[in-house]
Amino acid sequence: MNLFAEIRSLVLDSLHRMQAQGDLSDGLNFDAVTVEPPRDAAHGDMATNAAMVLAKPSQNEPRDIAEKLMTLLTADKRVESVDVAGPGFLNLRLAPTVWSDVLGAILSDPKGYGRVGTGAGIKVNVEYVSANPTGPLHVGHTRGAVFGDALASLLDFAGFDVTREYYVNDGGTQVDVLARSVYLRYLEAHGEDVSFDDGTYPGDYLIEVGQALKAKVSNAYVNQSEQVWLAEVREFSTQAMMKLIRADLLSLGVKMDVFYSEKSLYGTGRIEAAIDDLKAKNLIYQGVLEPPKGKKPDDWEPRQQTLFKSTDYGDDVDRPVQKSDGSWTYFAPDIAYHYDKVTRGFDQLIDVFGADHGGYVKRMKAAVSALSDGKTTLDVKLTQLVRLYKNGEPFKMSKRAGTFVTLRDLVEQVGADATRFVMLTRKNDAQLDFDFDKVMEQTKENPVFYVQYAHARISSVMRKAVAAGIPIDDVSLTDSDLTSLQDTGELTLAAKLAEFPRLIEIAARSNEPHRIAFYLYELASDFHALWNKGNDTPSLRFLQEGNHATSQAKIALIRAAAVVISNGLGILGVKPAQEMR
RNA sequence: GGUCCCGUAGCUCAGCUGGAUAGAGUACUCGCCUCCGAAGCGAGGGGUCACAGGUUCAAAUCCUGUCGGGACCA
Repeated sequence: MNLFAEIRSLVLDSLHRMQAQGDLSDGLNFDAVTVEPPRDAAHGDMATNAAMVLAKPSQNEPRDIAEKLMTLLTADKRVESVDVAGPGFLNLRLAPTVWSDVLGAILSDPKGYGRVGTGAGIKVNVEYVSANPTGPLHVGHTRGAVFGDALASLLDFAGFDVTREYYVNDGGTQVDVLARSVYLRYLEAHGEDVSFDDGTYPGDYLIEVGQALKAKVSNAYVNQSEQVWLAEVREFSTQAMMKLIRADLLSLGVKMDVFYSEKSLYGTGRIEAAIDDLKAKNLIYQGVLEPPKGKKPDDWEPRQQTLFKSTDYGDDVDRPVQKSDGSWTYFAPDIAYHYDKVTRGFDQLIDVFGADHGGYVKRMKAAVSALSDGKTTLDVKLTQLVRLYKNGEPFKMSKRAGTFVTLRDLVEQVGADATRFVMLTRKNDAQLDFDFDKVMEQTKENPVFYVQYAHARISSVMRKAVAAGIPIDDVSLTDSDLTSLQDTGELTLAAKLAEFPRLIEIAARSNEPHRIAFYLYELASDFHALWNKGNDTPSLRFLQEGNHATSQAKIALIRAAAVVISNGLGILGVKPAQEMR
């Protein structure tokens, strides 16, 4: 049940009836008509702007439309009263039975409440993390992982057919560096002294990989040239790194559907096929780029290259796909990879990148647009930096000093749930302060705790209800007299629960899972307020001694709140708490 | 030089495909435990929504420009 969608339908039906009666001109576009919660609860339960947005196109006065629309809306049994306010808003107050219906809908299908159909039949691919397979995931990757995963869950919840995908950059020079680094550890395992001064990776995590290599091939690669071992060691090392990365992701609760190998694009004709597609569209040509203005690199020289005419699709300059020596640029496999996604039949692509990749957005969008003839959309979500703090002091990271904070460090120190929730308390494109101590703090300043605490309190009441012999299964609760819930605190909470499906629509439309986190905080706040109201007003406590019927109605309300918290947390990948310790 | 993101209360940030008197946390002042978990709740003060134009019945929100911060630029 999506209350806002239902009331909007009611408004639209009423407008159509006005047209049928000749009270409103035909051929109007109702897309701009909204039904939303009013800013001030004193204005009622819902507000619509219908009269205002239709005044001009129908050449009527807003108040005239409002008066007629009001009459029709008032006739519906769900509407208790309507009044015209301000410049032409219609404020609706809903009948008490509406709130009972909302609670009934939640309890009759707890897992399904909030699922909406906006994504029905739409295939979407969410690509995220896609870190180079050269080491463990660090803090920046963690944010991308959490954001991408929550976004994928959100879209799934909104009815999309979602594929979670990781692009493995196993084809570039960085995996050669990895292989050489592992080779050094391999020599070390054979007792040789080694140094990593030549730009190879010094991290300890490669020690065991070198030992494993020794265990596998014994001394076969010792004193051998790269030609002998490079390809094999590269393969061995990237597999070891991907195993490590998968384990890191799993510790955060992230499971990919597809790991797509960059290497699989080389020597298989796939890059050529993608470039040929662009060629067939006359978007590939030989040319020489102008030097970048204002920042001329010292070693710049005019070069003949193979270019993609991305400026036809909104990019600033055309981009090289093949160098003068015939080798592909890094952009070419990216094109081929996205071409593959397009041909796999996705309607929408989403790439989650770190903010330092902002410069690639236009060219990738241009490529997808060209390859799909504009049929597939690409939305690129950039995640901004994470700044680490400890006790309010900036926590400096340095690879050299070995104070390099990994995803694993975060999960081990503060837990997957807290890590995930906090990472979602900022918009993806805003910088995020992550304080190790605040994340663990058990006060309302910490949103993770605050939301969990609300759920734990509800669980506590439910346990006490069971002890008191009150039936609290969902069927019994649904059958209780829900119209006995009349206090403003109770109705405020119910109204907040009714907003959940609408919130899912909005969050999914804008690809912004952080909205869920903020909503849950507000919901928890409404719940805590009601709880405390019971301290002053005993009749508002959830457990009414000797009165099972009233208790059940109140428990139905908070059980419904627990359901929504649980569903919301589920999208964020966080487990609700039954109790706090 | 160019592109993208950001600029909202002292501080950290929300703000709905444009909507009514711009919100929350924090900090400060005051109040609330005989009572379902006070790890909480309530009340109060605090704003030129960076600035200037424009579009609109209506702009923090959309458009243009300026200033300031960040990221990126074969």
